[in-house]
Amino acid sequence: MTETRYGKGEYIFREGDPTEYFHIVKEGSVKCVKLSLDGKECTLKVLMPGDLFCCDAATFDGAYHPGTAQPMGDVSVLRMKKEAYFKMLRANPDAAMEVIRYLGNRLNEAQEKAKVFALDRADQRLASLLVNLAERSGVQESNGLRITVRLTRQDMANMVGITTETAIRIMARFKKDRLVTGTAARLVIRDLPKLKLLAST
Amino acid sequence: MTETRYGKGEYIFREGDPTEYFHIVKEGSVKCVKLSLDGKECTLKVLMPGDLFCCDAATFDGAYHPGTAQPMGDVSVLRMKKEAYFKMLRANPDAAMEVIRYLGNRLNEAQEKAKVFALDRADQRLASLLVNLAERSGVQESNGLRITVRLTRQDMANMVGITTETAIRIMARFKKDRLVTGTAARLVIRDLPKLKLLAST
DNA sequence: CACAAAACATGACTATTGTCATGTTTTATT
DNA sequence: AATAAAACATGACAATAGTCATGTTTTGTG
Repeated sequence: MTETRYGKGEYIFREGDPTEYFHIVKEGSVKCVKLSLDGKECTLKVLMPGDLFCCDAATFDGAYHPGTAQPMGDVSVLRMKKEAYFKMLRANPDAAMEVIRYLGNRLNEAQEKAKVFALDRADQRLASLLVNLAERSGVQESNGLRITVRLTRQDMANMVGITTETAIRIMARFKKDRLVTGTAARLVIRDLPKLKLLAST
Repeated sequence: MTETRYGKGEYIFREGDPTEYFHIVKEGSVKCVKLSLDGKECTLKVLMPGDLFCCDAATFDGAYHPGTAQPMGDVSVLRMKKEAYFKMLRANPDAAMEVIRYLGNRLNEAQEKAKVFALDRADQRLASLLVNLAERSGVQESNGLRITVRLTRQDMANMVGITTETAIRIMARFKKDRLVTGTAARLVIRDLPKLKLLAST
């Protein structure tokens, strides 16, 4: 298990690269993205410390990465040769069962997301995203939950399949309604219950 | 491993049921659906013989089913108590690795679908669906590939997150353009290459 | 600090898809 | 074969989100 550091603008791996290593996030956040033919970006998931890179599940089944893993700021990643990792899993039923549980969980998550994409409006999708982020990476502050991951309106748009402009407009409305404050560097959720309500209406 | 048969109108399990069993499809097709609060349906996946029910991955991680499993026509399903299955996986590294591979594959599939939902128009999503179905369940016939699963326009709509009316309109256009023919009981893909092109444009 | 680049913002207009209403055709069941 | 139910179809209109253009503010960097 070796540790590698990556900075802004670098890639951990890119769509189409062979799946040589198994990865785990140690520090920082990593985003998994796919690109469409005309260059539009779709962010599948933001990985945080402890997450396996199975958002890019190709490591488990597939010779090539189906998406790109991109650091968000400075990150530190642990990695291990795929073969060694598989050998370890074979020898260690507890670890294998843990991976099965983890993958099951991630699959459920992906399908819940598919449901949101299929049925919800742009504002609801954005609200769902904010709720998720708040629960995964929010720290309590005087005026609400601050999101520790730096996310621009553009990033949010890519995560829920809308355009940057709509993300901006909806965030402006959320701000007016006192549900959130701030922008990328300092985004604060002020009314989590109302956002939850909106997400599930 | 016991075999159970289900017919139209029955449920194999429903959203919220405890996850007692691990399931595999033996014969027929099963659809995994989630419902929104206002009753709209979202079909996550159509399972075919050999598929594990990990579209409903709760069996692997979670005490309750996050979706409903519904037979499409007559089906036969194999099942095993969850505990026994987990015990078997622990004792059998090959089986465990196989499940890991399968889950990884399904996760990739789910994320590819998320990308399609995020970036593509209704007609492209429908085209993607038809391509997938053709490749998974199509049988060659004189005039094209026949889809062996019975799918109404409504079913298709639920699978790609559009309304029944738009599904009907788009299918009418596809028919006019000689990409497909027929309806639910006898749906034939006449021009797979063109559908593929449309799906990825 | 100055300056460039990125992020945020807003308006006008368009495209896409949903909604609702109504009617026809197909399929299944007695 | 008759009949009910489901599926398919279509029009008119509304709502939602995308596109493009342009301008302001914030952030990062030499």
